[in-house]
Amino acid sequence: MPELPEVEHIVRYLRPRLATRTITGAAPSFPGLRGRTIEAVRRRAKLVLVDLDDGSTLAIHLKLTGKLWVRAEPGPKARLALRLDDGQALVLEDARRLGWVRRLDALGLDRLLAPLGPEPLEPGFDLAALRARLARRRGRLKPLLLDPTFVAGVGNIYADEVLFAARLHPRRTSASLAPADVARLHRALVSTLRRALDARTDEVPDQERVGAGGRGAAERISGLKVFQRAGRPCPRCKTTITRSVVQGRGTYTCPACQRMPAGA
DNA sequence: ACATGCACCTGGGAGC
DNA sequence: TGCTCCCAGGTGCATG
Repeated sequence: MPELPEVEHIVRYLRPRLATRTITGAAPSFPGLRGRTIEAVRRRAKLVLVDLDDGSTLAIHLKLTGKLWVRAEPGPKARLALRLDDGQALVLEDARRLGWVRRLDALGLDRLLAPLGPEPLEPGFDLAALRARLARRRGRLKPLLLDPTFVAGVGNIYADEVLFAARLHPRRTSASLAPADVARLHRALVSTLRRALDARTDEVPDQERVGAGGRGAAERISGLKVFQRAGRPCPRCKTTITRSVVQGRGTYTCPACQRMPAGA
């Protein structure tokens, strides 16, 4: 479960279930955790950060298919289970096994987080901040949005949704943007992620709604306008949404709303 | 500096 | 049913 809104939602689900709990064991064994008390659960970019009472932090990256649960029984798919003092367990499942968990001291955590770009939903990420970052980079918009050092938390789904909301073609370059384009991009980034996060108000994270069928993300995340909707009408103008490949990633656009200006 | 392609892994769906 | 192929929400690195 990966992008900013989903990871944030998982963190909100975990926080009351993990805070003040003491870890009583780990399977498979994980050095140094027994007896540690969990002080805080937070998010940076797509990382879940679990702060422990000795100043160390468990950093968890779910990558493409990682899921985190708190429940009584780890179950057969568990990659890692941390036993808690209330009888529950923090369980990591990860079908593709690309995710990871690291225990880091303060310095190691700093080194992990230092390269990351700004949090798009934090107040500091205003129009001027985006303008300044765009001015320092060349490149096409979609790869920029997907670059965790450019902006934190945006992945393949929301990159496409943001660019659609901003009416910008994913291959537009940063240098080709007029001030009004940058303003629309900023508004789209904030509002798209905000709305996605606010839509997740139910107690149960998306990851629990399995069995929805269909292809991955699009079926489980409601409100998507273009992502994985090739062949269907644009919700704005009814033109057929198309799929292309940008940077090796499936990319969905409305060819009418997101035109490539001549010379861009 | 940027684009491209590949690496890490596995599973599910579509089509034959 | 059982193939085979394509696709998948992320990053990091190596190469042009």
